[in-house]
Amino acid sequence: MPRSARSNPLALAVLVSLYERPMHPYEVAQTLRSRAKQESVRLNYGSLYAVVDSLEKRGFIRAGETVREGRRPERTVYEITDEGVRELTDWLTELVAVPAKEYPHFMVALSFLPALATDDALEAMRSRALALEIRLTQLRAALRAGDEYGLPRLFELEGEYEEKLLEAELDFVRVLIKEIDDGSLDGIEHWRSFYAPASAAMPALPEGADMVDGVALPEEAELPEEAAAAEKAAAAEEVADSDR
Amino acid sequence: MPRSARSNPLALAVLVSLYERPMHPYEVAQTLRSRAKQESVRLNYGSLYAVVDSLEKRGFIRAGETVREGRRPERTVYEITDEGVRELTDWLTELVAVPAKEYPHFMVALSFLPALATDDALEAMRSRALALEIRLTQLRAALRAGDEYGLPRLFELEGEYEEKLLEAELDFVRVLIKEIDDGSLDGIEHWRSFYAPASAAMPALPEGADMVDGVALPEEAELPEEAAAAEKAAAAEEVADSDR
DNA sequence: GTCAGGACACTCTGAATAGAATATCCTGAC
DNA sequence: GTCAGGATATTCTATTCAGAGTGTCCTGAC
Repeated sequence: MPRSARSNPLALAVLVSLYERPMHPYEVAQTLRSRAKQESVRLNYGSLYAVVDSLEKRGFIRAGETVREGRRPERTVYEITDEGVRELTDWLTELVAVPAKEYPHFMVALSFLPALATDDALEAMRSRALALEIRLTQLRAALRAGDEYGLPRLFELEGEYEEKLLEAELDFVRVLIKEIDDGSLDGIEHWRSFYAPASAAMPALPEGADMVDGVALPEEAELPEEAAAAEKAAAAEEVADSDR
Repeated sequence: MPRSARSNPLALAVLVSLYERPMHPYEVAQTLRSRAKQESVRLNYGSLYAVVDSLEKRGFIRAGETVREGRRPERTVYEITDEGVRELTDWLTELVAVPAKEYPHFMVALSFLPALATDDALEAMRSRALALEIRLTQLRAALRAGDEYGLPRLFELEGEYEEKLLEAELDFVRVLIKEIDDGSLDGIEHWRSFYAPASAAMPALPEGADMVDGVALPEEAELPEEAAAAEKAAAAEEVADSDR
């Protein structure tokens, strides 16, 4: 089987749509849009047709009649096969049961935050907090609107999940802002000393610092400690991590 | 400028590394690994060299000497340029300030959850809860290990952020499990009636149901309501969404 | 009557991966 | 002494995918 299996969630969306009834690809897109699924699945036509082809090649869907109305481009109607139904069930079950490793953009940002000047970081964090508040307000409005029109919560689970994630992130950002602002963040003196003046070149690490190897460093060592400790932490993680 | 600008976070990681000191690509990878950055940035060699080439083409980094040691493959050492430093700062600031739209896998799963039989969904959710607990335990152990080796919290922000997200998700999943289990989830009768027997074909929507257009539906309408209400919710969202 | 603009239904293209493959060197086991 | 296996450092290749492009039809404005 091609390594591509189960990479693009759009393929799952297609399977679910065709599970409901046969459709042509463009119609699948319409349906997904009408149910606001483009909020949870990246949807664009370039990928849609590629994904449909791949599903067909793998035998999960089958092309039925191709209809031509007037002289518009032909529409090929697809239907799901029995293997397709099985794939759908398996994939969805796996998606629910097994948390996947993800790489949120903000995690990357946090991970390199000390490369920014403290003040710039603080300002950017404040922008983020504001943006998150706005997004939360919009999302809650949308959820309330859904309720009022009688949409059962069962069909708004994605939205509620996003709400919880946003709330958690907003809390985190607010605490972080406060800790940077009042200087209570552990390690901040470190940060200030390196980046306070301007964003001049960063001082190079002492030669060989990242090769430290179990050697106890003097207390209050400058930077090398970062590398060493991170190494240990990574090692500790690896031990616990052997399953996933 | 190529559309590729700022797509792959690995490029940011490379910039930050070279901001510290000039290195050859493989060394960048080592450094990132030694600091456990592969937890927050997807790192693999195929992408690394592509990203380095692209950064060079765009003038953000410059190839220095190429050293050959023994008869091992040549190593090309790169250094960051002034524009590179600017790009690094801008990109990182944007990453912090502007929350990006993301598509977590679990959100996809939730969004198609009703396509699974209720019992299967419940079982899968329980697996997930367990996996999340394990992951949380590991993560907390790693964070504690970092602390004990003297790594300031400033350098563990990614980890703390992940912890908060995991906690939020676990809460959400636990509540959901309970609500499915005791039948208190709004809309669950709906779900049961469609998928309870087996995973037979889903009944087709009444013809034209997804074209309803402002027409008030009879109270307690069967399925059409889903489509209609979702449409409204989507519309409401769009109004509020006009900026992003 | 025609013309603009949007919906319809795809198709094309080039950049961007991810995973595997390559080739050398080093280390320790037997 | 040699041979397996891991580290070093990079290149290759088949997909995948996002964005933009294409051509047709329909509707309403003037």
